[in-house]
Amino acid sequence: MRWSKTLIPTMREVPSDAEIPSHQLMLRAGLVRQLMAGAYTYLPLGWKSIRKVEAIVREEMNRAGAVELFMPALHPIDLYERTGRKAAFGNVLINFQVQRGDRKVHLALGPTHEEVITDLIARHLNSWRQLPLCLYQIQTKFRNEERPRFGVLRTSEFIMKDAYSFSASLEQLDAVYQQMYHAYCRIFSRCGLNYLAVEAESGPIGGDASHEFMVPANNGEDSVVRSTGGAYAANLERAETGRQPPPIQTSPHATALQQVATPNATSIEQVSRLLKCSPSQMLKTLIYLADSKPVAVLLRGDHVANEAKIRRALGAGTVELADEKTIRAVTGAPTGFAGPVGIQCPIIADHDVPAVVNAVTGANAADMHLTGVNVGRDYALATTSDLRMAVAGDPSPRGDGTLEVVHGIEVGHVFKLGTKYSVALNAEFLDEKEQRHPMIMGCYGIGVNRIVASLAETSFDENGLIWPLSIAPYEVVVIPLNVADPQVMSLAERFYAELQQAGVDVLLDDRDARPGFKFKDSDLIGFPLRLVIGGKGLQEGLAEVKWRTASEPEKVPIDAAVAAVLDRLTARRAEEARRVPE
RNA sequence: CGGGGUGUGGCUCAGCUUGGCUAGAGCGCUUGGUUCGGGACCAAGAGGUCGCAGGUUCAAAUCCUGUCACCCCGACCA
Repeated sequence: MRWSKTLIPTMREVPSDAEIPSHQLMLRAGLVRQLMAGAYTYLPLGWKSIRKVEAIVREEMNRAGAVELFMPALHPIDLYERTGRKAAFGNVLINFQVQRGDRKVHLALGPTHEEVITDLIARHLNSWRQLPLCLYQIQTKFRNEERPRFGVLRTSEFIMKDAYSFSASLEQLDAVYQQMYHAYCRIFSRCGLNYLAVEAESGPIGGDASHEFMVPANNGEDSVVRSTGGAYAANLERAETGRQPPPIQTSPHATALQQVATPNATSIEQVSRLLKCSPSQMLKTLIYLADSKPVAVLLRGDHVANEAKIRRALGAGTVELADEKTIRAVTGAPTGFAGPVGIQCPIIADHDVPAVVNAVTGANAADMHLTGVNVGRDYALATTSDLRMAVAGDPSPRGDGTLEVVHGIEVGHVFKLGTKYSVALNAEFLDEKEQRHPMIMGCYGIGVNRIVASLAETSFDENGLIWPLSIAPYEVVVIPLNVADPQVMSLAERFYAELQQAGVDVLLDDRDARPGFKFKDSDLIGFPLRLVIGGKGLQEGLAEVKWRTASEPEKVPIDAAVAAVLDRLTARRAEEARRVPE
């Protein structure tokens, strides 16, 4: 492509609407333009990158045995009513009615395609002999984001690769899941992303049933923990801590139990300020309803409850914070003054609770707290559990060092769905014994444009973007320093043609602009390799080859220039390929 | 949906508090010339109903009311 024949609107100044690096750089480099909040146009350069990512995704999905198809973005609303997801999605589901003759048709723009594909499979597949099957598509999804943000990272319309597997057994599901997991690792590696596969909430099937692929980035919306040894990574909701149950015994330093007045001080923060103690010296007492029965959950004052852990520890189906009435019934006080001493319901406690000596807690009386509260003497615990969100510094559950918390951008998610949709939409098969079963499903998503955005978010320097060869908008830019010089230009044209013939994705900067201007643009966009022709070099019979990240160009003889470029590309491609797991 | 902020040529912004004359600057764009290895210089130009609507006033970018859009923080995110 010739620069003069395409559209690459670069900007020197930073648009005032863009705050995070990927947004600023993608705008400045001419990759995207905003149409409205949450909807972006991919300009020719941005689209080229997207297409390259798509090609990698297709190769790897096909390699893993998935088959591509293409489903509509327009869905009939009743599919979502049948699975209960019209209500579950709520406002996120973009839906509307259109007039067709004398009737109205209620449609939705697909936020994902579980319903559509399950309905399809329900109609066309019914024998165990046809399973397992894994289908995928690359398609635009629509979700009405309450608050679109972070440029192209969180939009109401986005490109997603979504795959769905249908299996006759859990073993079959496990096998497909592993194949997809592995394909994802290859995809993200090939795209040059630094990523983390983290354990995520497992949902209906339980166990090791869900992983998110996260790109660590300061502006990532999700928090994930990872162990310093690298053996453990999980999202924050899921993350276990490697803490051991402490001994439960009254400290020899226990002081007298005292009741103190704390009028209107109901929060940890208010009480700690009033009594001049740190939150970690306090015990937080949360009253939950576990399957409708009240339970007091004790945490150290500075910790945050993890409801999934609480639910699991109690073996409960549902867990929710109790209402005011329940709280009065078990504590005898309004919300904000609950404590373990004398409370009228069962108590469970986090591992860190017994270690708080002379704790400050609610007194189970209005406007009153207790100080000098100690386990064993003032309240009893049989055991402790892991009930809170992990924090930095917790021991790794794998025993390899401690946990750290990092932000991440979710670029992929693999998930064992189970039979939720196959049951709701009658996707059943007949086994060898003529028994009818719902198919066991898995779903596997990749945010295609998030791959490009997270690369931009994490790979740049003060001059602009830095791409891997694999998904750079162009691999090579050829820059003639002076387009008015026939000798320079004819050489540039020759290189351009020869590189194209060699299969290189090359852009010829044929603009009549000053060299510095072209160099700045080239660095901003971040073409991996630059070939410069003209000036003093040309008089000496030399051209210049420079990697985007190199500080100085290499001079090569004119006649060897194309070969030099090809050699470097070959070497770099091999280097990138080496980072991809087999 | 709660809180905060911003809307002035394509981009970045000044002007608004304290109403007043023809609405400015830099960058970009057009034309001509000089230049030509890291976002050149000179000259001449084009381009703005100051987000929109209403109101106050002799007079509104500026004050008031409403409205729309965008950005940020939070809530939400199969």
